[in-house]
Amino acid sequence: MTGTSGESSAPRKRADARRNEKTLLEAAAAMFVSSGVDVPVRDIAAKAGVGVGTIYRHFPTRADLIVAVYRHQVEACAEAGPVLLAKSTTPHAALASWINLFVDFLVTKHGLAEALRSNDAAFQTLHAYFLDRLVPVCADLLDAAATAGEIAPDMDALVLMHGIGNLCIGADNPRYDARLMVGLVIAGLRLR
Amino acid sequence: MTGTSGESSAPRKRADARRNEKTLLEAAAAMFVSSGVDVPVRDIAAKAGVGVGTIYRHFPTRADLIVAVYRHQVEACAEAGPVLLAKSTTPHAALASWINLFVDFLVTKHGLAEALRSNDAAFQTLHAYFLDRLVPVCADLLDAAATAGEIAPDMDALVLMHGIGNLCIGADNPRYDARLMVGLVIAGLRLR
DNA sequence: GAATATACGGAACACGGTTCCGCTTTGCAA
DNA sequence: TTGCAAAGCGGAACCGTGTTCCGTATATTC
Repeated sequence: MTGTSGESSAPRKRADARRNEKTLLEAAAAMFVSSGVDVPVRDIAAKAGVGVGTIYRHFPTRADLIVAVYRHQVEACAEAGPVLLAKSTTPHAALASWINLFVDFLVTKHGLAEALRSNDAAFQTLHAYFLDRLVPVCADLLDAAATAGEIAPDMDALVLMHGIGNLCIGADNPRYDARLMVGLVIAGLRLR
Repeated sequence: MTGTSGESSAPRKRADARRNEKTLLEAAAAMFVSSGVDVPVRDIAAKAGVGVGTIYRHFPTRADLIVAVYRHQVEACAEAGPVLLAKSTTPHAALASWINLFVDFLVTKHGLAEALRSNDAAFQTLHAYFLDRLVPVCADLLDAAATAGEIAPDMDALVLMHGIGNLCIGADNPRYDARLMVGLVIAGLRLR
């Protein structure tokens, strides 16, 4: 979308720039795991051995960096939608599996769900990317389940994804259980 | 709990201090409505016509101020639990009504749900107060519904409240619908 | 009316994101 | 190979926010 790592028509970046971008992605990924996605930018820069300015040149906002780090996993999740639909016994089962896939992804990334929800302008990109990529997939699953008469026909995919994301906030608190709550939502979706 | 406005055994504060506390609460309430609970402390101080130091003397953390402003409404919500249980046709209906009461409270306070969820140490007080006051009420409602065989007997009130709170985050986004999601949870709770 | 405890105001500090600009490195061309 | 413009880099500086601190002002007491 933003073409941060575009290799099609861009005038090709300088070698050191490409090297830095890679180093930065690796450092960010490592820091996200060890300290959550809200780790200070300065720390990522230090870990990568570059100045903060370099981060901002490659990734105009913190959200762009997060998107770049998790792009592969989001893609994988999006692509799993149709596959699950084909393989599952019922559309509702496929929907449930897919949502669980998404939840698994979210809860293992400390702070990602929070960041996703932040109304901070800087996270707009993050929000938009997740929604653009995943809402259509979810909508297809919902459609299939509705057509099969398993759920009500008027559930909005955006609302559902938004809510699921919300439920994953604070998932690292041992007294909370995001998966249980998501399970209730999935159950609540089903017509009785 | 903290006794911010305790009038029992404290040596009685100076008149100007009492006046300022009141002014501050009014200013904060007004600012929370117009700009959300995350309005800058300086703005509240300006609105009240006092220095920021004065805020911090009366309310050691931002969370204490929020608690003080909303204490009445939280109390009312807590007290509504037993009443609803007595008046409703079934415990599950009472639970549903009570949860909706809580959701109504939350979604009309811009940013309160977010603040509630912040893992920021300063909001610990806020989190603790809401949980201490409301989780027991919720637990009683869950118990009653479980006893009546309407829901599974192992639902944890803390998890449920936490999840409901999460679902209310971002409720002012017109494309989202917190009440709908909460409705799914309530439906999912019910045994079929 | 003076003494003293209490409270006040707001400058100063901590911290995190973001911007800016002088300096360095790269890549191309002569 | 060397020169030089463009691309990229580092990190100091800036901004907005929460929070602390302390010299000054005010209430209360005697």
